Amino acid sequence: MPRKILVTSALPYANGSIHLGHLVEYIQTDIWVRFQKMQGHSVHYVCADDTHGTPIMLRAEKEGITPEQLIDRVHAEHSADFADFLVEFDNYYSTNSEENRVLASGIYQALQAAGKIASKTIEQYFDPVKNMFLPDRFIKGECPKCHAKDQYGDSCEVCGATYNPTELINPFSAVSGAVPVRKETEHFFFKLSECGEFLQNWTRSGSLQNEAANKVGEWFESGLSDWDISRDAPYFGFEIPDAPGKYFYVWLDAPIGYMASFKNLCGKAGLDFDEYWKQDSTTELYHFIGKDILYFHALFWPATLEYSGYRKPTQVFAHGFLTVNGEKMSKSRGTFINARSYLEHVKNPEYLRYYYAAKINGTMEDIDLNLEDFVARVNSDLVGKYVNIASRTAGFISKNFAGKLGEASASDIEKNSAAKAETIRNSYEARDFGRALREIMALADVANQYIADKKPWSLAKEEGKEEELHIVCSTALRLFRDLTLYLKPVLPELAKQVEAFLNIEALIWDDVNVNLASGHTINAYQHLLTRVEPKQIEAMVEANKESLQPIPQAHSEQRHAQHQQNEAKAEIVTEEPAYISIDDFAKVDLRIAKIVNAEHVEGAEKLLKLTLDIGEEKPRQVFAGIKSAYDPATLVGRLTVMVANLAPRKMKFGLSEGMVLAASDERGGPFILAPDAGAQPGMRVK
RNA sequence: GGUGAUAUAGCUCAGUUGGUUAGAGCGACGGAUUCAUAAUCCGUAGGUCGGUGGUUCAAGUCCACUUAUCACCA
Repeated sequence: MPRKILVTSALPYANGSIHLGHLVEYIQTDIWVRFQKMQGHSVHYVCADDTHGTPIMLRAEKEGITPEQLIDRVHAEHSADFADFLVEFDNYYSTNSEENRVLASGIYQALQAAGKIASKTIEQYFDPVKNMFLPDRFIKGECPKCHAKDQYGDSCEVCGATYNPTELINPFSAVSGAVPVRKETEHFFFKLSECGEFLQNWTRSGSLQNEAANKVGEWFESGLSDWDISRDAPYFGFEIPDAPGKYFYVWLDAPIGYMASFKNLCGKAGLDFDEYWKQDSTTELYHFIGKDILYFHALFWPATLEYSGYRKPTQVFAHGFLTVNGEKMSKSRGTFINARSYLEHVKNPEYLRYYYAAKINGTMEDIDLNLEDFVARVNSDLVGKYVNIASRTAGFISKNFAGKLGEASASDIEKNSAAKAETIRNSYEARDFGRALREIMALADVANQYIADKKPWSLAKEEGKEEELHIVCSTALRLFRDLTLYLKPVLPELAKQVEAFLNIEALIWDDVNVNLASGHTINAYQHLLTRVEPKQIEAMVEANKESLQPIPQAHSEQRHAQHQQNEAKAEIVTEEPAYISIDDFAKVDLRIAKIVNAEHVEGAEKLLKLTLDIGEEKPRQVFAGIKSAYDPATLVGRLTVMVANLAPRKMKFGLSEGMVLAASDERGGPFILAPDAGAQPGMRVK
């Protein structure tokens, strides 16, 4: 029975061009969707531009156009890029749509009715010149740690420190340059903290890859806080119902954009929206995402759906990042390559699709685009092995047999090829495209070996060998047909050309069971693929090199997400003077502690669990990162110094009720402190 | 600082629950072949499976420590 499947890729932000990193996801999803369609399932693949938020608003302003004009232009660019990479959406829509506004408002109201919306007054930096609240990324200043100038409000690009915007020295607005002021404002929160039980169950129900579930587990450990879902005007987005001047935070309506895009498709294609989104839907829903936005899709999104009365995703598939030549994409090295630039230089999108597919394995591991390997692999696999099979045998069929195929081979070679269909199918289904392609290329090797073994060029010269020649070449082409079928999700355009060459209907998966008939007429072979020249790659890299001052990269969505999530509980940090007073020091309660027990912590790489006696009724449990320097057995019985009034901290392995002091720097360490003889457990250090 | 991921031949990667001399493709080298836009076939070389220690009759595979890279958190 055909499955009913709805698939999404993450929505690209309408603020920039599609680059090779983005394409990993769209190509991965597209391959999977095409594969499922070839199986005969009913599959809908939807996506949209993510169009809201402060960056879009400001960018449009800078360009002197309206946000609507900006997102229209970007929508056209994105659509063209995807189409040219053969990413075939059933609908590519926009989050700035009426469907999305209605759905987002409805979901918000449902959450409100379910008691999941709270309002709190928070304090944020405010630009008094622009009259707007400033997201972290739009506040700049001096890094509190290394004092680098001109750093963003959430982290320092020079020393890597992360902090709150309130910690910046001499902060200024990146929008107007004005000194921001603190200002109170009311925000709405989605009470994620109340969704823990539901989410724990959901994330463990097989909806996530194991590694993703582990990651999410870490987030549970640190506790879920409520999610700030509102922003103040001016903001490009949807105004919240019954809350003038308050807008939905872009990440609230972005995933709802999946629904909106599908709703829009339903209108065009006569599909039943509710069948796919109602609470007890039996259809399948899959989201392909990058690991950077796992937080949204594994926590916020299912919770939002659950408490607003919709179905949850069947599975969320997270993939890793793209590196180029083993490193992060870099504008100065020319490896930050736009989709359009690739098309201009390399031209054929299927090379990239093939190379990505060869690397994609269904896990969250990063994948590397090694440009030299790219050239070698594409040329040898696709041109040298696969296409060559047709190229070296089709001529005989045309010349000697008027394009008509002969009888099937008496050997098992065709059967063996078809027998691999199930293995390959399973690999595709599991998104382990690399495995699928290894299997397929092994079959291409078999075909080439077969041809070398039968030597059709010799048969062609011998009297009375016509029939054998006919069988050999026909067999090779039947194998070629199978390979084309197996490769079709990855190479749809090439497959189309092959279908024309072989004079057959569009291939579907079940065709593996039906061989090309004896007597079937094929068309004359025309060259299908040219080799990639290393020069093309060099030119592309050269064209993408940016000698200008590198534009600071937007911080990862992950950090952004985490950070905004923390905003609600961010305490106001007071200015810290260079010296502390004796009173400040007195706040630290240092005590002589006797290590009564020390042991390894299962699962911890650097921690030891210490039991410390400081003269209290119950000894303290403290986790210390000193495993690398100390064997627990040698610690037991020793005296050391601990901070006794450090706020207890819940760690993955249990509660840590203080900390032991230890010295270290690049010369070595850690070295724990030890008092002179005579000190007793519990003595105060001052 | 914490957590996690990764580390296997020059390159890109497989190695299922620990089990015989560690595999593939590409590249290199040597042959063969000439149907194929120099593609193909056969063969050879190349690895202390990041390092150290341990468990085991047996470890790339399990454990501890350690190094490097990346990510997330603090």
